[in-house]
Amino acid sequence: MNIHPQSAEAYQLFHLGTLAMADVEANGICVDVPYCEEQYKILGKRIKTLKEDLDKEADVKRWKHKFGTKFNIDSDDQLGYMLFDYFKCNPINTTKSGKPSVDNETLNVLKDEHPFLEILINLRKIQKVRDTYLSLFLREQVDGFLHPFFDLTLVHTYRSSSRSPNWQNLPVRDPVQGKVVRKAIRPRKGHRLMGIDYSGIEVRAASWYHKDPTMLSYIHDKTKDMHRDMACELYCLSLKEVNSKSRYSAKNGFVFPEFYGSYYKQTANDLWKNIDKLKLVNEVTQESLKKHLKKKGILNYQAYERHVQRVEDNFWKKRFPVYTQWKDKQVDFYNEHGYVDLLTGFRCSGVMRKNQVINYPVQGIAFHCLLWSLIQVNDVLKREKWRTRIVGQIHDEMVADVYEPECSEFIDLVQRVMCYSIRRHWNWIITPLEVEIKSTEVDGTWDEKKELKLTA
DNA sequence: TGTTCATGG
DNA sequence: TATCCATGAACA
Repeated sequence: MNIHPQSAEAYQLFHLGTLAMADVEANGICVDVPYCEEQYKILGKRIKTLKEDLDKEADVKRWKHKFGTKFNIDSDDQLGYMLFDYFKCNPINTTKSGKPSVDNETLNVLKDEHPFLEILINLRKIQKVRDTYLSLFLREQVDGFLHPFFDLTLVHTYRSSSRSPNWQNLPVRDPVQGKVVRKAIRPRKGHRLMGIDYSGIEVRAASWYHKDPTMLSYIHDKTKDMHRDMACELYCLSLKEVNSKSRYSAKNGFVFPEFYGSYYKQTANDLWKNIDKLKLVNEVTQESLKKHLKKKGILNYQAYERHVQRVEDNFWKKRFPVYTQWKDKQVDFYNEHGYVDLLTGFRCSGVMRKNQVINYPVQGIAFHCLLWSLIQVNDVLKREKWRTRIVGQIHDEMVADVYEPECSEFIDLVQRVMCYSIRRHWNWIITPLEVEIKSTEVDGTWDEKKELKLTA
């Protein structure tokens, strides 16, 4: 990728950023090597057992018979042939090239008919942990330290990337996988590992471009909640009837996909797939949300899709019209000039799709907030000879290895820099910024980090 | 080497 | 003209 800073200040951000990331890389993260070796062996045994269990399944016996010596349980090609040509299952998803997919979602749907898929799902998860994460830790560690690279010059949006090992995609959504992998990661002796992340930074970053008044009021007014409001509309609920699960579905099944450029046919489909997991719980009832929607006259998927279409129309035309205008203006500008600029002074040019034109500048500056803060914090730690060090970064989160006696002063420092100094440096940041801090115990492991409640 | 899958923001 | 950005493993 070619870097196009359009100002000295943009150049300076990446120059100083590169130096700061070099410090972070040199610092390194403690990894528990004996633990990784032990887990590697344990998972190896479990993989062996699961493969033996698979051999006992009738479907797998037929698969083996079909492919003979070429049989390979890890071949998605063979699995696809068995499921869709041999067993005549209905495809659920298609791959980029149009073939029926054998991804996790497909396996989950087909596992009722073909129980061996349940074992295969399990096997894939364990193999992922062993062959991607533990094996990479063991390969890359030097004297019990990992030194992931953080590159600033590879990503088209002017974000960073990380490799060897990638420190930006350790499992966390699946608690079992997350636990096994993150137990390997520790602070230095007498330290805590801490993650300090910007809350909702991309939504805020977008608002600095489009300045939609409704969005700005969502960000400023803590009693307001966009995701909750969308859950109300999407599931025909009152404010009080929204719970954490329906809010989560609205956020990740509608709001974010819509921001990234998805549209109602896709979002309605995803929401509908998820709806059976949701319930309406209050004093009088504990019925499924699907039944609740039926009472409101939404009887089937077709009706739900029309409902989501109306919600989407309202979302972009009535709720956030200024945001919509900005998106159109942004695309017009690109079509005329062939580039778009970031608020931080970088330029994206070349062939871009509409969704990229809209998203690149937002994603870039969201990361630049973290990068600028990291540079400042790192400078203070070095200048004042702290024992606390920054050891990593995950797009909107700084990871630090914090010496216990420096803990409270460190928290003051990062809050001051991340929420306040940065707003004096970049006056186009027109909303408040907030951080969330999660920490391990002293000498604890990365899997057990918990939110630190701040008294400020 | 390209494709598909899985992991994260 | 329809979900943005990555890395890494395994297969063919």
